[in-house]
Amino acid sequence: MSSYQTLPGFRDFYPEDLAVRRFIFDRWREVAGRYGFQEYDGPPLEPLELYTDKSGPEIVKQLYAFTDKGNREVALRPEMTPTLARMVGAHAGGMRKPIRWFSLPQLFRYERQQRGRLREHFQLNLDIIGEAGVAADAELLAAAIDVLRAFDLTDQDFVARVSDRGLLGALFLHEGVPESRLEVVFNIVDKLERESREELERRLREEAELEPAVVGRVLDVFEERDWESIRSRYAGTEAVAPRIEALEGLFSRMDAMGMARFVRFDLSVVRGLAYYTGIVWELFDARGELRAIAGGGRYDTLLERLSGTDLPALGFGMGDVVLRELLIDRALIPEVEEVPDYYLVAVTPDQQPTLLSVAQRLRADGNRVEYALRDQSVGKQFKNAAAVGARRTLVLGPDEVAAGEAVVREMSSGEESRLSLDGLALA
RNA sequence: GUGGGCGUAGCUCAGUCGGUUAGAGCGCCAGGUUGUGGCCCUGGAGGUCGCCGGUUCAAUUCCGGUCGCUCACCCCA
Repeated sequence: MSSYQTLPGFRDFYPEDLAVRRFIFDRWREVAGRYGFQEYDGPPLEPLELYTDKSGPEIVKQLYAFTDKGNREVALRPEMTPTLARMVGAHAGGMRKPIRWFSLPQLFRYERQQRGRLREHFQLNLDIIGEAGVAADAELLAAAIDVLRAFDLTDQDFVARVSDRGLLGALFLHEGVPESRLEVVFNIVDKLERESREELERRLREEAELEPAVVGRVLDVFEERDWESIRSRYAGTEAVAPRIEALEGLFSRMDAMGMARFVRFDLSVVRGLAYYTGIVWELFDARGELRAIAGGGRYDTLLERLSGTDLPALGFGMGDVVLRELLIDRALIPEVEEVPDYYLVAVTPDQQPTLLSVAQRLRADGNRVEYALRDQSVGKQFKNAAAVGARRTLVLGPDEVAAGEAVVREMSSGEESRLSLDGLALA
């Protein structure tokens, strides 16, 4: 056992692991491309202020941060959105809107690892910038759903829980929450599933400093929170109606795209990050065994705050760790075929020059070719060929070479035939 | 940062009520097989029993600490 191990929460990718990673990346890129997104990237190391300044206090606590040799406070990027905001902000004037960009950054976070959550992961990020209408929200959510469908996951496997901070905010204001307390109240009701009603009431009273009557009304909002109830209760309320209309627009678009069955309205989805402003959603596995597979939403004010460029924006992130667990759990990761097309066998060392020449010609033609790197018995070479899963062996012995031929053996059937070495490049 | 569980071969795990050279299966290497693979047989390599300390004549075993893994909390990409 080596005395060197990976740092806690970091992963080695052995070939079979990297094959899975590539499988995931390939599909991510494929779906992003189908939706017209262009790939970009930024530096993995950023100035600390990029995260401490504006992202909300939650994210700054667990950064991989240090001082570099130039005495700069830096951090390994924990998320991509600030980098994206900077990049777009710097060139926004010259870019046609809406901007559709995606990225596959490796992100870092200094915290104790647990299931589905390491100190490092790769995350698909899709963002649309410069479009305020709900059509963009529908497009983004559809892309996220199609990403999972590209892995052969179905509505039996996952569901999108959709909410709207705008709606929730309007409801809270309607029920008497002061505007200055909204953010605090969001953070408290985000725990709706995990904390007792008594605890929530206490926090709403003490941390959000709400009147007792308002506390009750805030929690009552969640009593009947299915879409029909919310709509019938508040559609006539002036301050709330526009948000209801927006969500209605999202749902009807999802329906028109044939994705209604993946979408569930759920008012309790708030998202922890402070910068979300509108429709927010999370993708969960249908069995509820894993943490969220993906999450995203609107952050219409972030670009203005980070880059000074006032553009509406929305995006989502999907990590590779939870997705990988889900795919393994559902047996949806295919065996990757990285086997040689040819394994070349030299009967005696005399055939080595011919073998090398043949190998190079086959390789030049795009074939995957291997052969033993030391002199071995024919039996041994065949063992190797079988062990690496070669489709065919090509046997070069004194007789064959003298005749300018080779014996080709199909490893699955054992069928053999002779082949002219001259014609090899055509094989 | 807090709490629970677990650390024996590359992997999955036995085992040791404290006692001499710590085992199995799989995998790996070699041979049986110097012109043909998968099966089979034989042999081999590979372990400071996570690390440090304590108790003891003796610790892989008991105790403490520590590190790591893991699950949950906190928090959330």
